[in-house]
Amino acid sequence: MPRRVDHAERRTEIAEALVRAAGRLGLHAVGMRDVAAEAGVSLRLVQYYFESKEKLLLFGLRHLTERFAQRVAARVAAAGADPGARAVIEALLAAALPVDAESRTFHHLYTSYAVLAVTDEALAAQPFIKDPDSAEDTVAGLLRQAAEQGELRPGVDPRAAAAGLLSLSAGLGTSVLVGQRSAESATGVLAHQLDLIFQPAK
Amino acid sequence: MPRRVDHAERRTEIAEALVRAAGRLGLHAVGMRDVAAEAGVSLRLVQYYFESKEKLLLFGLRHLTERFAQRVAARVAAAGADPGARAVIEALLAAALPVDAESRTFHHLYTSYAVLAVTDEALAAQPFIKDPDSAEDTVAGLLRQAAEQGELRPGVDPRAAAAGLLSLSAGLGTSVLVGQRSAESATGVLAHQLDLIFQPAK
DNA sequence: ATCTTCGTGATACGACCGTACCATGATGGT
DNA sequence: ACCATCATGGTACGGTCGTATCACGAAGAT
Repeated sequence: MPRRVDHAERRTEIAEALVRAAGRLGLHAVGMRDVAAEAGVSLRLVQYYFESKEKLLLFGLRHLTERFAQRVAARVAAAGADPGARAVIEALLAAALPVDAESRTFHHLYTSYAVLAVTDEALAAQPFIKDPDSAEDTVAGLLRQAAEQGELRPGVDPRAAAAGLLSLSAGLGTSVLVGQRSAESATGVLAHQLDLIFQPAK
Repeated sequence: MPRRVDHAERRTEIAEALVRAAGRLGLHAVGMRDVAAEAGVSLRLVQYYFESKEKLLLFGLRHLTERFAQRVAARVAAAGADPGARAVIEALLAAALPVDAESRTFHHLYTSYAVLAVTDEALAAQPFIKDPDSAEDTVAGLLRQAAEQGELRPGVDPRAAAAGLLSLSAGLGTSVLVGQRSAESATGVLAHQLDLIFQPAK
């Protein structure tokens, strides 16, 4: 049956199996055999499409971040045409909160990768650390724009406020993930933070 | 030379070896043999004082959080007698930022444990999740007190602001840990956040 | 029609890990 | 003075993990 096969597609399927398995077992505990079983292929095939576990992990990380970026973009787009800056930011940050299974898995695995990156230089060199930076640029741009229209409270620095919002969202995500805080509570805290930044609606 | 030995002390020594080794290799990569070598004892002894790796890990977590709580308390105390609420909060949160080796290790390992807790129910049941809650209570109390003295900006909810500060601090810590943000930048963001909450100094 | 290359399977190998087992001085109680 | 117990060392065992090896059928190229 060995027809010619689309490697890129196959690699994507396996990467998604990795994400599913790692979401269930934890990234630290997932092995090549688990990924193979999850993808419904033999161990050999996982080796064939990714030469080593390290390559698989790296590809899985890229896949994970790309999927998530698409999700966030879709949520922002769903917020409607030209909503206010606050609405866009709220949609963006709310999409990142681990309130459903997909987002939970993302948070779980992204944090796992971040921890690994502390001691693994190959991961540390990976550009996945830059994704938050670009998100921060986006939010800072929105805030600057809002500031020009007088929508922000006095004394708010767009750059610092953007950094604060992103870090706040990340921290909230972790606390929701480990069950310390409920999703509703987290969105409430987020809204309160936006209240501190934006002028009250007139 | 087997004199009678203080078990509690020995266990603490080994737990500290665990923390050092895990800080260097990553919690996922540290084994009993690594801990033994780091502590300068034989593998057998680690087994002797902790019957299993799980017990060792659990004890290590407790030790880690206790040490860190002491550190934070010391920093707060060093802030001087009866400083303002803002100064206390700033000292508390700044002490938690991973700016030196000890705090970096704490953040690294605490996050590692948190990730493990997502898939390990023994860890999830551990009360280490409650530590942030008590910190939040402390900060909320300080904010409430400040609110009564009119030191907060109007519309600030002490509870939500406290939760926001803690989450912000945690998120900042992670970004500093992975090298996305500098320590100075993080303290700046933290200060800006406090500016959003507290009235400007008169 | 043959041959090379591709996709796939099964399985083996070496390393490491947590744990268990056996041995043995030293010590303190009586 | 003896003996049970404590602290410690050495080492072996079973399992798993990532990787490498061997094998083979099917398809496209020539």
